[in-house]
Amino acid sequence: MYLCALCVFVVRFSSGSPRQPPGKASMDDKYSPQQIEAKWQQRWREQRTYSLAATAGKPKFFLLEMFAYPSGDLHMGHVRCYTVGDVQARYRIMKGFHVLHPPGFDAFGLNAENAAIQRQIHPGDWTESNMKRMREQYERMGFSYDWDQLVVTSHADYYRWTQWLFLRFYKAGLAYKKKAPVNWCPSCATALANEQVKDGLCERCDSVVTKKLLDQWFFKITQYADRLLSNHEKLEWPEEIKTMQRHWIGRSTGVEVDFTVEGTGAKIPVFTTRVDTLFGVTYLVLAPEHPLVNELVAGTDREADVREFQERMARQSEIERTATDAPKEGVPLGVNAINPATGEAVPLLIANYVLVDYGTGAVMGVPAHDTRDFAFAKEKGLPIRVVIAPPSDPTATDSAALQDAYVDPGVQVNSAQFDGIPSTEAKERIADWLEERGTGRRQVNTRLRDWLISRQRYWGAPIPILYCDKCGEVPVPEDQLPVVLPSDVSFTGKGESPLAGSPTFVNTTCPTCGGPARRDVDTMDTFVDSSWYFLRFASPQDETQAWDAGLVAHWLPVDQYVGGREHATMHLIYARFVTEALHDLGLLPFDEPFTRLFNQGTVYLHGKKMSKSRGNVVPLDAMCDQYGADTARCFELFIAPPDEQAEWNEKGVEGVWRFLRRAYTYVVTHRERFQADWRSSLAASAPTGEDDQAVRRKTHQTLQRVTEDLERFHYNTALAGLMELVNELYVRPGISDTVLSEAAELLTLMLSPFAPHLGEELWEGLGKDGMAAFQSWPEADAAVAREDVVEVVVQINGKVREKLSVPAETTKEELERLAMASDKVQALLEGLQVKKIIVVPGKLVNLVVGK
RNA sequence: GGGCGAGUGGCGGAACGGUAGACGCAGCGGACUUAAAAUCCGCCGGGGCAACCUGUGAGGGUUCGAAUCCCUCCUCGCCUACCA
Repeated sequence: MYLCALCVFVVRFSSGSPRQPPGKASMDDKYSPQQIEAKWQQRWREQRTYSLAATAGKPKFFLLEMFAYPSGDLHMGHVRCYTVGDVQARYRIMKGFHVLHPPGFDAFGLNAENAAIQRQIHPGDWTESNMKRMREQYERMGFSYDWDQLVVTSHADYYRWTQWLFLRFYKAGLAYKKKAPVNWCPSCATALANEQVKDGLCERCDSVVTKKLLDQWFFKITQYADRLLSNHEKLEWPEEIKTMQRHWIGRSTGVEVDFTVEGTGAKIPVFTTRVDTLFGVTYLVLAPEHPLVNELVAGTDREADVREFQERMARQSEIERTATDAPKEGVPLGVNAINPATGEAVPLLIANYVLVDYGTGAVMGVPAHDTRDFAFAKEKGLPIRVVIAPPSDPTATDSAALQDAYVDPGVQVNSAQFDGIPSTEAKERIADWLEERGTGRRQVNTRLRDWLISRQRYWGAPIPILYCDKCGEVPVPEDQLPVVLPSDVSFTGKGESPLAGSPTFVNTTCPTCGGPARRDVDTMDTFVDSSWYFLRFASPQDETQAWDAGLVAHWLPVDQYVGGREHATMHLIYARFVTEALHDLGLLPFDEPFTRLFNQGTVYLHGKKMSKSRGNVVPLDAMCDQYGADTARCFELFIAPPDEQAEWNEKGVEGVWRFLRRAYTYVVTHRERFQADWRSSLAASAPTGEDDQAVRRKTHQTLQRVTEDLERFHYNTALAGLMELVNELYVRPGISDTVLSEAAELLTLMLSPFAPHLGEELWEGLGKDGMAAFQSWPEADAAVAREDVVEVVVQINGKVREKLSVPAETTKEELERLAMASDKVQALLEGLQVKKIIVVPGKLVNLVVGK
């Protein structure tokens, strides 16, 4: 399908006879983007046009797009983010800012390692060649990057500072180690990332993936939960993203209640947000991995059953076990727990639905007032006790009558001294009572867990920790960084962490005692690399420090960040946490990295997300070959608002292509009429001809509209406006040279951020000096843009019945008079009474009528 | 199961509570051409000869006025997974 369009176009393109107008060898009347774009790209490269220094001496503007994973060949779905960002960067330059718009690569990660395993090449080589390829493609698209500002996370001069950051967190107590389960493929004998587990099976060998407990490093992000929430206030971000983060952090307030084990008196703290239901607890459930479980069943006749259940759970993947539709399973421990409120003994069980790492890993079972507990109790034949009656029947206590759990607020029943109290109030009273007696305390819990950063992989930043028999866990001294990735590693996809197979890496000396030591063989999650890369752009080549404090203070925070919504709860939370923590460590003067955020939408083709693995892509090179980068850029921006998903329709490309060609042809064929001094001519005498006035009005209206649209990222309507202006120029052949000159110059400047090659070509064609890209963004003349005659509609009860053509400044009173004076209106009002008249000057008159 | 978005002509979309369908694609008509392509100009939601009627996923509501705001439901997309 796509290839057909290609063939048609190639045929069409080559069939035209290339003609050169005599004496004008520098500029062809025929729009040939390939030629124009190659010319300007070469010039930009040679002259280092977009170097950071080019706009120095002006107020700063840091525009950053979420950096790319170096996957190789790009398609149009990849570059939407960069196109959106580039237009904004170019607009900001023209608005008079010193713009930092740097390229970067998030170059560590699993794909490189997989490629290494499949093709037996080094992940670094694979990554480097992809980055080279992508740089060529970014240049082909005409992106205004300063490549001297490039940051690559896999280079030792970058990851050295990732390791430094780890050490700072370690020393501050923000990095700690504990045992945690990883996905483990017993056949490959390797740890797997969640995305390598498909339906509970290893994606490579289809073995059943199990859990294995390993020593892992964590960052204490939970310590920043409240800050992550409260700082939202100062971020100019889409509310949608803030909301998603709020839910992800999942702050909930409740009470931790101390249950005890019958007989031994051992404490089992239980977190609940519904302490008002405490009197209705009929059983208690622990996570299968709860530390108390083994102890409780050791030597009892329940031990075998419980062990069997635990092992079965361990074999299940997290997805499987926590799928909502998975059957609720559980086994009794044969031990009771004492409810501190009632003194009553209730059975203890373990069940699949209780998570060891949320709350306390123990949940009280209140079947009468929790849907999930209700289902579980029915299934297991556990008792149900009503403790909250609906307000409509405040003494109802019959549990047999319950069809389902009653989860709404109501009135306490069966709750001793709290009977008769509204449940919302009882929540507080019971919490107070527990706190007084020392058997419970108010508590805040978050859904957010600490960030597990250890990865059992090769292609990442090694964790700068070593283990000495004498000194134990020792951080690598900062002056010994980087801990460099070894090259003597084979990529088999089997065995523990790949680094463990490199003796030269593993074996080292302890910096404290000089004795033998072993390095940590894990690398850091790539999200650590991307949680501080924006800071590196302030001083990307600094070899002495992670960043230059003065330059970071100057450039950051990022003024405008551009990227996809899919990062709402991962990257955008991690980067905020790291920035907040660095601020608290005294290393940054600000505590939020991204002041403004814009989320571009995903590109779809044939109803599916454009992606290489699905095979539905429009390759960037093919687009540039056929239509040129300017058409590719403009079409990508024209098909939909940039923040919404966009369906790529190959036919529509033609329309954008025609528009750019019409703009080119118009300016080029009229360039002899161009007057460089049109401004003074206009100042001397304002044109009076109808075409002149119409074109001037349209030009300034377009400028107003395009400016506004650029400010709010409405690029699709900005381009529609430019199309209208070009259309207007074609149907107004009678304009004067002065008006034509103004229109041609302003059109060229307005086109420039969207179609930068065309912009420069026309700018040069008009005989102007310098680059279009560095001209000041023009100011619209509101007086010229104003319409002097407007159409005002007359509505009767909201229905349009008449249209009036009136001067724009016509007053309310006059509009009302004109509306009533219309014969048509009068006829329609026959026998009716006007009860109310609403007048919106310049827009409408609405007559509210009745009998 | 939860969260976040989105539903407008044949299609992509436009419309910061005020003439629904800008702009573009496709389609139709015309000019140019021996002819076709390209180009340029015009028409283009549905019904009706017309006046007019009707129309923004469905149903209610608020308002002088709703695609837009509120409630209920349906469909699709993305993110997430039993959070006590």
